[in-house]
Amino acid sequence: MATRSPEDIEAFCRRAQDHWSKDGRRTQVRDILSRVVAAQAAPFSADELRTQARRIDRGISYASIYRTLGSLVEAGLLREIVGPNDRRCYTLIDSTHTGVSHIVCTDCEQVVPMNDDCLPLREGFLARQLGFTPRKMSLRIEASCEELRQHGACARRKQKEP
Amino acid sequence: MATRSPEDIEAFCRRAQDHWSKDGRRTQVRDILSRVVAAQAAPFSADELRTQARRIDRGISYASIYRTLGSLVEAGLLREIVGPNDRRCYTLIDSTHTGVSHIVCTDCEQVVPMNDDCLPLREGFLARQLGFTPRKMSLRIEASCEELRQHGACARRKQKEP
DNA sequence: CTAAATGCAAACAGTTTGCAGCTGC
DNA sequence: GCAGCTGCAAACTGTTTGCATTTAG
Repeated sequence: MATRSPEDIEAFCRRAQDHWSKDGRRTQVRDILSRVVAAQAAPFSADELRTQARRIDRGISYASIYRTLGSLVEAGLLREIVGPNDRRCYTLIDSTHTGVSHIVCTDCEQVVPMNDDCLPLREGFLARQLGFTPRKMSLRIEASCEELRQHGACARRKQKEP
Repeated sequence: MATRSPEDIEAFCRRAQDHWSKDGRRTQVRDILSRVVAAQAAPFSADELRTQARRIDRGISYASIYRTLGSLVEAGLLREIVGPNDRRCYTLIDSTHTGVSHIVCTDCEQVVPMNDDCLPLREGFLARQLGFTPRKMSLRIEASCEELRQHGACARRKQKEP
């Protein structure tokens, strides 16, 4: 699985910490969550974040997970999307990924972000013509895996963490 | 509020009944639900459907609502979308409306379908390039209402049913 | 010192399900 | 008659909340 570069992780972490320094407080829990979130190479669920964060601090609760995720979404650092089985997932909003589109594979339960920079422009324009000011945008493509269909297996299938 | 033409309602009803004649059974409950669904001028929630259906038959249950909605979605007669406050809504798939995009207004809690026929083509093509076969597609634009901002009121605000 | 953040457990909302009885064919 | 549908109530899942306690600044 692809990993994020140390620089990207570092940069994202700092953005999150900045956000909290301004708007609230920098705490241990938030620092841990920043680090874990910043390192995610793929879209992740609240549950996955909790599991990974608990490897660092066993006591981190769902309450903090959800409150933190909400805060990062509001701050524009994360995008909330609808993943496999209609479960919520989160993707980083980053220099390396700004797209609003993603593919949800029903075969391998994987979420694959897409880049399509002109989509928001085009659709945003249409929305404005209808008298709206667009705030968030998200294109979800539910799809099946061609690789799986042809070869009976798919390299993208997400592994369960040990 | 706009209403659907009797012909459109009739046509949609028949499609639903056809579906059930082939794949299952035509029942009283399903006929009522077909009629109510077919008449919806705007995207609707499971709850709204239930309320309206209960005006015809007081006994209709959530179980039937959800099972019926699921069946209609699977049959390609309805599209499931994420509406205001992340609640699920349903829109008809019809000769009068085939688009995959919709605006969710955070001010008036209204869902406005958009037509953008080339979006599925364009994005479907991109998805295929990545090795996926697209099955469903849905663009959600969360937006605020310009009319409300400027005039302090919005004609689109959904009225509570009596 | 004080306001903000946390963990816990309980509450919550929307949806799904198991089962006994009813209904269409 | 019998498979398939229905309503009911209970179960379920992911998320939110109230509150007593801890912690950052």
